[in-house]
Amino acid sequence: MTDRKPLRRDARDNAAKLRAAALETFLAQGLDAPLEVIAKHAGVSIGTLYNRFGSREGLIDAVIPDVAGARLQVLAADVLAEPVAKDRLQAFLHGMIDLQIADPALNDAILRRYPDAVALIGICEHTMALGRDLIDEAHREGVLAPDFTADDLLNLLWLAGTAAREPHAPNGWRDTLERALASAWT
Amino acid sequence: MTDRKPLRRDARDNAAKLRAAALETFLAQGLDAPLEVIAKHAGVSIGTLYNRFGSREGLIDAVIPDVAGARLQVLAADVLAEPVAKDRLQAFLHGMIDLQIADPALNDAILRRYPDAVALIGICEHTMALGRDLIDEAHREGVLAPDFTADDLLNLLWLAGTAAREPHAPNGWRDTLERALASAWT
DNA sequence: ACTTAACTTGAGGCATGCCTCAAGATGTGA
DNA sequence: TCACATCTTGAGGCATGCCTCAAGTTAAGT
Repeated sequence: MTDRKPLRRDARDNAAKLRAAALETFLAQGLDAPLEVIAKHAGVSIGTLYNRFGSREGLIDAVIPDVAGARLQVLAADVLAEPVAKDRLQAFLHGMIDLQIADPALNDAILRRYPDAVALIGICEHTMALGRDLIDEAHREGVLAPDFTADDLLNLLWLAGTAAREPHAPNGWRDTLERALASAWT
Repeated sequence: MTDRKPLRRDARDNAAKLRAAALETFLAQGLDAPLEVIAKHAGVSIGTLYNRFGSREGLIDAVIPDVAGARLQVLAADVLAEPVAKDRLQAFLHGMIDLQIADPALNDAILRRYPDAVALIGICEHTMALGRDLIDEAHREGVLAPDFTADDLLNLLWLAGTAAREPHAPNGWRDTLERALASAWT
C-alpha cells in the first residue's frame, strides 16, 4: 500500500531532498510556508515538487506525521509518568502549549488547518482522546470541577494555538490562559 | 485644523460616498477589507479613494474613530453604572468581548493593527486606562486576587480579539476564556 | 548504443490586492 | 462663455503565491 512501482533513482533522490527541505521549512514556518521556498531549498523545481507529492497536503502527510507523532508520544509518556491525576492534566496542558509555541507545524496540525492532510488527523485525534481521558479521570477523582469539561480543554488548546501563531503576541498570554484551568481545581 | 481649502462639490460628494461605504465595509469585514471593494461599493474609482484619503490608515481615521468612540463610551457608561466594583470589572470584560465579537473593525482597532491610524490609538488608550482603573479598584476593595494584574486583563482582551477574528473558532472559547477572570475573585 | 518511459524544468497563466499616473472630464470664478 | 485648477479614471505595474503543461533531459532495459 506504500509504493507501487519503484521510482527512478533521480526521482527518489529528489523526493528525499524535498522531504528534508519540507520538514525543515514546515517546522520553522508552519504548514503554510510557500511551496516555492521548499522547492528552492531542495534545489529542485516547483514542478518536481508537484509531480512527486501532488499537493501541499500530500507533502505534509509525507513529512509531518512522523515528527508530530514522535513528539506527541513523548508528551504522552511524560504526562502518564506523573503519579497524580491533577498533575497529569496539568502536565498535558502545559506540554501541549509548549509544543504549540515551539513548533508551528505541529500547531497547525492541532488546529486542523489542512484537513486534507489525512495522516495527521489520526495522530491528533489520538492526542485529543488522551486529553479527554485525563479530564474524565480528574472528574472521577474529584479534583476537577465538573463544569470544566473536555470541551473547555480543547478550547484552551485552540486558544493557545491561535495565540501562538500571532507574531505580535503580548508577553503573558500563556499564564493568563492557564488561569482558566487553575480556576477549576476543587 | 480640519479642512483647509474647500473641496470641489464632486469631490466632496465622492468623499461622503467613500466614507459611507468604508464604514459599512469596515464594520462588516474588519479594517483589512480590500480597498477596491470599498471604492466599488461607493461607485467611485480606486484612484479617487487614494486621492482623497491617501492610504488605508487615512480612510480608517476618517471613519472609524467616531463609531468606535461612541461604542466604547456606551460601554464605559454601562460599566460605571454598576454599583459594585467586582461587577464593574466583570461588565467591562464581558462588554469588551461582546464588542470584539460583534465588530471586527473595533476589534482590529483594539488589537492595534494599523498603528498608523493615529486617531484610533487615543481612543483605545482611553479604554485600556479604564480597564486598568477597574483592576486597581478591585484590588483596593480586596475582591480581586493581587496576582491578577492589569496585564492579565489586557492579555484576556488580546486573546479574545485574536480568537474573534478566526472564522472557524470552536463554540465555547469565550466561556473558557472568562474562567481566567473568574478564577481570580477572592 | 539506442529507445523510450519516466522525470524535470520554469515560464506563464491564474488570483488577490497594493498603489500610481497620464489622460480625460468637470466644477467654478471671472 | 470660457479657461484652468481641481478631480476622476482605470489600465497597468508591483508583489505574493498557487498550479500546470509543453518541451527538454535522463535513467535504465535491451
